[in-house]
Amino acid sequence: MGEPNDETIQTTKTSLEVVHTLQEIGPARLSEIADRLDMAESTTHRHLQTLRDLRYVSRDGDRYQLGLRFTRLGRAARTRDPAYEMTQSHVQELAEETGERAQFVVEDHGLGIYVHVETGSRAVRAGFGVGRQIHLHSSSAGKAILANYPRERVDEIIDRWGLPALTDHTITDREELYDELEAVRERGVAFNRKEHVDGINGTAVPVRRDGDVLGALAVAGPSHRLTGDQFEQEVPDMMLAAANELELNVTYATPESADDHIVE
Amino acid sequence: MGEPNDETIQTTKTSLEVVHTLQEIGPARLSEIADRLDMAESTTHRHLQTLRDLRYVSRDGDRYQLGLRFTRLGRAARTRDPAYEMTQSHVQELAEETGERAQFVVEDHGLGIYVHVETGSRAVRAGFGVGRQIHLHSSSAGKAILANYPRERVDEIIDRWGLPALTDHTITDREELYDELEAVRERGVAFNRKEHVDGINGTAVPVRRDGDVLGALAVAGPSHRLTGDQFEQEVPDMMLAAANELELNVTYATPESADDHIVE
DNA sequence: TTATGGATTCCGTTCTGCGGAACAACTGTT
DNA sequence: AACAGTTGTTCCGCAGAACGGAATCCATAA
Repeated sequence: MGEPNDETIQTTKTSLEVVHTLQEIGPARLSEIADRLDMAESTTHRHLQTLRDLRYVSRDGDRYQLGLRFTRLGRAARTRDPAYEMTQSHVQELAEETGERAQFVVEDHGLGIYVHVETGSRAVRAGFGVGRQIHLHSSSAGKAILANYPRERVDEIIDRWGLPALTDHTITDREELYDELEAVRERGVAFNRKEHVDGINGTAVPVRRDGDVLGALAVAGPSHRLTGDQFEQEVPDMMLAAANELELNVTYATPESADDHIVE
Repeated sequence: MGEPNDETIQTTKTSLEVVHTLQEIGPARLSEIADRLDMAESTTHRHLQTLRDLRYVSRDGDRYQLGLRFTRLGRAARTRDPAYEMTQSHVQELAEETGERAQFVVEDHGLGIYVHVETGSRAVRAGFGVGRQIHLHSSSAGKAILANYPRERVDEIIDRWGLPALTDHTITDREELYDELEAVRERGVAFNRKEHVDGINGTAVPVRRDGDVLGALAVAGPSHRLTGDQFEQEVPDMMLAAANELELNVTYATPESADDHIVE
């Protein structure tokens, strides 16, 4: 199945399709999964057995569900770079200082992923938790990151993910985005004015290590609170200070890896 | 490869072997991974391409590493049951009240997995983070869970994972463990006296929903602090109160699932 | 009991994932 | 500059493995 030169394994993809199905619909029965993926039940069964054998799927009565082993892998991914962990305290501080939601976002495969999320006292509870994947063009963090990438890489990402309009304010034009990124580069700070979610503004600054961008610190909150001078000066200043300190930590860090391998 | 009636898929296992390798040794080059798994480079390459295509692996220069997409799956697993999320605040409270490390542990495939971990003010920093997998026989949480399982299930778990001695105090005898579990059942509280890690004690209580065990709340700390009456009365009482409240929440919960599906 | 819906096992065929070898892209060396 | 040397990528023929369909098993219900 597939083009002549498909250097990729179908079976693995299928297995992960099964995992994705479980992720999307939660605990499900075999036939439900088979239906959804349009696969023979015998095949689905085999995939589920395999995943179960590996502890990536478990059963709850007659339902299959995600295995908790993924938690371990998720943490491993989130700590794959020791620098990520150093950002946590800064995110926490930003959340406290601003009272809003603060995040640390990293780019992977052209998407932004929330590696740390902390909510300040006034922050709205929302489902934007750790692991969430977002488009880069519509978020402050994403723009802070893209602004530090060479044009060609930005193009690759746009080609892959497009510029979908998430709200009426989302930038959907390539040229317009280039201009915006240019502005971010000059300012050193990226803004998001209801471009990602209606009624939510955001500010972000890049975090650099050696030459290149490690990720971005971001603060987000209701547009009626994050506005005016506070939005354009005070919060950005806090964030620049945080990013600065962070960059020092990260660049001259003692990479003391406190790994733990017990039962795998 | 494999027994005559092996109802499981080799290719998928191999792909996940690659993932595990990355998890263990961090960013690595192709040849390193191929060597370690004793696979042809072409094969390894194909697996890595596939995983990369799925965003479960990414490259950092000439190294391969875990993709951040696992973070999302990890979170999905950790929140697969809405009840897990309700435990978080209780874990937090226990950590604050006791000053020690508090956890919520769930059994999956015969192992205990830390679903929530919070550290109190006095708690020792250690690498026992979320996602950590532990043997059930040597931890307070594990014993609290096993005590509520039928004998045959306990046997299955022992058969699969054995009773390895993690310290000099670990229970390694099957009969002795049965007795201990009996005591836990009567008391309603499980103790761990340096059985898992030298110098660390723990207390745990089961959390039930309807008939069966959802998981266990546990508190752990240095054995010189967690001792005497405080260890055997005060902390257990706090935990029983917490578990009780929790069980009410969990049993009569409003399962308002605030899921988010954006870019997958 | 039979019927029904689902999960599991069996089996023959096909196709796909496999390793080896050839090729390409770098790096540093003489 | 030509060169080994090293690592990553692509090609290719074949063995073996994953596939779907059918048969079987296992509940629960009628």
